[in-house]
Amino acid sequence: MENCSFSLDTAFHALADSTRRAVISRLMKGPAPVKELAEPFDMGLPAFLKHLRVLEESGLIATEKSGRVRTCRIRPKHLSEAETWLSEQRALWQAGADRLATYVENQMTEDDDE
Amino acid sequence: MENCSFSLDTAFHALADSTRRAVISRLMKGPAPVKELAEPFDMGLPAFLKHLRVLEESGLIATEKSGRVRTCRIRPKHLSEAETWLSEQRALWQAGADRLATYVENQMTEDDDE
DNA sequence: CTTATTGTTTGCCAAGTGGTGAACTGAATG
DNA sequence: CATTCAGTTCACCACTTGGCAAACAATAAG
Repeated sequence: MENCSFSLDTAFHALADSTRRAVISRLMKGPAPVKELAEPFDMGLPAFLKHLRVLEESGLIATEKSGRVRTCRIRPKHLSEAETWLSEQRALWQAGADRLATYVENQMTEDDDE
Repeated sequence: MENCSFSLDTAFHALADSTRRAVISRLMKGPAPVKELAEPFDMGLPAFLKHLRVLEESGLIATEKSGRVRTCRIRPKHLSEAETWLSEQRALWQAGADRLATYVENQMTEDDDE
């Protein structure tokens, strides 16, 4: 069970940073070593490794070291769990929208203006 | 334009807390005043108001005060923007999955075990 | 007017985050 | 063996977060 350490808290926290989201986007195109991942960013290796650690502990990525290079890859299953929470909430809202159609429509047009 | 202060950073950060996610869930069922929202949680009003402020600054909710009660409501459009980012990433991954079908399938089964 | 209700502000604190530079480990490479 | 290369660890720092208690509005109810 300690392997199943996935939580929405850590997943959303991991996504709440543009550096980490960029790493996710990059890894979507395929695995990569740490140095290649770190190159686009204007920060030292220690700082970047902290971001990688946050991503790994959130379960969104996995890493494996072979020789002197650590290769990182995405874990799409855990990313989709965060997506699932959001879409469930939207479904909940849509259910309520049927009940309160008129009211909610007013809120939405108000949102358009803001 | 200063009203259009939506960013994925603040949105995901707002979602990275179970109290705030519970508030979102509650508001999906309809607007509510602060006191009713705060009741389920074991924390003082000041602490809870900080959570509300995070949610409001993230654009996920809006609040309005009339008389002595502040009413909170959801802003579904901004919630769906976070969902959009996630589903776009998944789409990106699926595009790559076609190219690297065999490799990625190995990673997925490995994910099943972990 | 008096009092209870509903926020709101202020000051404070412990813990966490995001970065730095410097020193170090361990695997290639010449 | 000596050197570079990729990553890691460590100590440190400024800043933010998430909670508290207490004092302070401002409105509603009696």
